[in-house]
Amino acid sequence: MTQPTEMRLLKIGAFAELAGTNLRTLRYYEELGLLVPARRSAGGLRFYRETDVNRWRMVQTMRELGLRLDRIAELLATHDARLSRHDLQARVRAALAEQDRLCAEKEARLAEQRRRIAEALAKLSECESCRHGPSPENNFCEPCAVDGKPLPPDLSALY
Amino acid sequence: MTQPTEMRLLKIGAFAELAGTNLRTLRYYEELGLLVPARRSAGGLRFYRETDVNRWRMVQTMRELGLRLDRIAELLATHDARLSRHDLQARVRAALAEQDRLCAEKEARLAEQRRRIAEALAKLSECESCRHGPSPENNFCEPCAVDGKPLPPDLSALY
DNA sequence: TTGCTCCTCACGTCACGTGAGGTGGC
DNA sequence: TTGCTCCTCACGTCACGTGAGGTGGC
Repeated sequence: MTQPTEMRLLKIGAFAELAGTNLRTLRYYEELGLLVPARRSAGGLRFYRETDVNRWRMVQTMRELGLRLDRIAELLATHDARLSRHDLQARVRAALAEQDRLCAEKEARLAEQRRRIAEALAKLSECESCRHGPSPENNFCEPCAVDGKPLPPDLSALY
Repeated sequence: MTQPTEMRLLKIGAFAELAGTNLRTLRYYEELGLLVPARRSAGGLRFYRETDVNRWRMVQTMRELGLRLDRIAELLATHDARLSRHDLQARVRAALAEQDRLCAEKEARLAEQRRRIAEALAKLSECESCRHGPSPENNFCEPCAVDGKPLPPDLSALY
């Protein structure tokens, strides 16, 4: 009985494959304290637990939410041995709540963006039977010569 | 009558304020052909149309979807004078459709992520009345000593 | 010993950030 | 003329990408 718990440890290559990333990024994240290997061998080899892939995925999710790595490191800094169990769980709860808030915000922005795209596509269909067309001479149909109104913004962006 | 259409032109500073960005980024986007000023003065000053802010916003939306600037430049390359009106409109339609597809994909991932966060928060509430707690000795509650199951991934990431 | 994987520099790239030093006046 | 804004380099930064040259063997 060398260790009280059995856990399979992966070298960096196997862990990178499991996580869908590469060695450089894992080494960089270790440097930032974002994702530290469970242990190192005497020769310097990094060893990761299989469950560390959960932390990897959370970092990626937070990056997709637009956070910088140093900010992510702050939010995920729940691994401080000086924390009481109560304080640790409060931090975990705060990190999860903040992430949910960011997800909800982004969901709202995406829904609004899809609404704008639909609006642009609808106007584009009208344009197809129009005798005008975007060109430098008519300020690229801005405003539209038919109804005199500004184009839907996402159509204006492409005309 | 100097110009057939009247349009208010903004110097880079005013346009940056309107767009909510800065001079450096606008100059960089011009360099990439992403957002080119409507004209330049003899002294080299850049002038933008107010409606160019629509293009700026579209670029930002696509960046938030995770696209690189060179890929965005490809998708927004609808401004080629050699294109027929029919081909131009087909390209615009394709660009809008692709963007909608990316939005829908991201929406689905966000919904899934919120589901995982809710799952983690639910388990966390159970943890609060548990006599165990995450520590190196129990592999950070992996697996959970109460039900013997792996932790919800987003809780595992923080324990 | 031979492969394969791992290690640590260290320079390159993308998308800007930030001055330095000088010019324009739609 | 004086301010204020604009201009073009050009070096710095963040989050990695990509070798170079050498070592480990959970």
